[in-house]
Amino acid sequence: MNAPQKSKSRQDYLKAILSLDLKGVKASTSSISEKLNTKPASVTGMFKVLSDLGLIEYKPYQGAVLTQSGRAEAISLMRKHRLWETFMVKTLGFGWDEVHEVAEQLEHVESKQLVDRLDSYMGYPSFDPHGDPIPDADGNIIDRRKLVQVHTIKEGDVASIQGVLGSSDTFLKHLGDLGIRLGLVFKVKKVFEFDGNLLVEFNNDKGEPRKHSWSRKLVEQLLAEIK
Amino acid sequence: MNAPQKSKSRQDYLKAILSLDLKGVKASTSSISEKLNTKPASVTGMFKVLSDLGLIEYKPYQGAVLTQSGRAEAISLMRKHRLWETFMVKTLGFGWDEVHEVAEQLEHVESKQLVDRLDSYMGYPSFDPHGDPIPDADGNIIDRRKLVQVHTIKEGDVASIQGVLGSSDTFLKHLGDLGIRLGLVFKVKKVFEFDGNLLVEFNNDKGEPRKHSWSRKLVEQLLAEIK
DNA sequence: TATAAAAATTAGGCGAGGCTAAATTTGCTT
DNA sequence: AAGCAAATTTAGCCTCGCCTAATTTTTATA
Repeated sequence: MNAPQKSKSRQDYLKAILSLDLKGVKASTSSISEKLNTKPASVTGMFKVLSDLGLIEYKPYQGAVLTQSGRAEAISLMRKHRLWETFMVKTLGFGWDEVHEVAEQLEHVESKQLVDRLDSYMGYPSFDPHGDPIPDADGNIIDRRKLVQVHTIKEGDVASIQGVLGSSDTFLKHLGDLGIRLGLVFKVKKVFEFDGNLLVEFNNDKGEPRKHSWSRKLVEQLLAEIK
Repeated sequence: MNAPQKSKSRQDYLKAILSLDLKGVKASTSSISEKLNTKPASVTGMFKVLSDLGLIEYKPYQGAVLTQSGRAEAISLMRKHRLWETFMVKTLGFGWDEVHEVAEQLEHVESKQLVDRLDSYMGYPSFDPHGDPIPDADGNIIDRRKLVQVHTIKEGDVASIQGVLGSSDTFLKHLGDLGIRLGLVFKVKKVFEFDGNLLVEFNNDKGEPRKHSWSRKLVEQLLAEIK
């Protein structure tokens, strides 16, 4: 029938293109090759295939842009990825630094029914364990939050952690070590001009207020909503 | 690293070999090719690969037998398959005729942790929705039931359905239509010599006893435990 | 605006895992 | 025991996605 369709490889390309697209960037051969750990020549080859399948617009030397159907498929993959991550963390008790790789595999399982039921079983969560919005079954991404990178927050402001930009295990593990988790409410006590570090205050597990220093490099990767 | 290892294809072969092995049959080229919808020539090729990887014993014209490590991997796949099926039916509410294909995909997800947690989340079920035993995390298959095919049951005996031999969707759907499900307790009222049909009695959903006729073809595929 | 550097594409191959057709081995039947 | 049919293997080819090397196009800089 319509056999020559989804393949793990093709799907990985679509996802990579979407992730740039969401940043408003057109996907270049090299940027995709970097994301997927392949060589640029391979990307050119796959761009042609995806273009022939009507999943992307591609003109040589011009990068790739998702078509309607390419975008729909990529969003469906993103939905599956985020739902599986949520399932592993919320239902099965994994840490948020342990789930990315496995979700990467699970998202390739073909069964709309399965993810839809998983979604329903978990009560239709809006955000995944990293604070990223979960597209609904129709592919709509709803996110009314106004998030800012934490290094842009002014002294005296109170905010809550709502997401992270990095997704490496080491980064996530580091956050765990510092007691930083989704929803954490904190106050910026001082911004140091010298190195961009932030002095922040938040309650520890026992509810006692404690001061901490967050590095510039760290806060650039943290997203928060100002109260 | 240990790169040239698991691949969906190789795993499918191991599983197919195990399923014959469990019936005490040595896997022949043609029997495997039939199970996997490939050609015998392809099976010969893969047998060589699996043999080189130490997953099977293979001598030309002699069929394949799993080695220790091949068997361990196949059992791990079977465990994953059955746990995922159980999860879909018990936790997500799918019908037992809807889960095979998807489990076929899920079983290839590499994460021992994931299936072990799933197992624990469901309370370590012993049998899957088709009545097949679920291997434990160490690969032990424990099944103390003494199951018989229903057509061997004598008139007057009471038994309970504990498993099915077929796994096609149409077969399972048919069982659903007849009100046959795992655990169903029934009594054999009469065995007709002429065509091998069975007249059986069991309670319907309202607890009222009802008589039904089961065809020979049907009861050959049903496994039960005599009370 | 000429030119060098960077980015992308083309050309030619490779390995995995299929397939077909032809050759070989096994095993049944007489 | 011979011979034939069925099963299996071998040989050679194909597609998918990847790779390297060589070439072409774009871009940035002098």
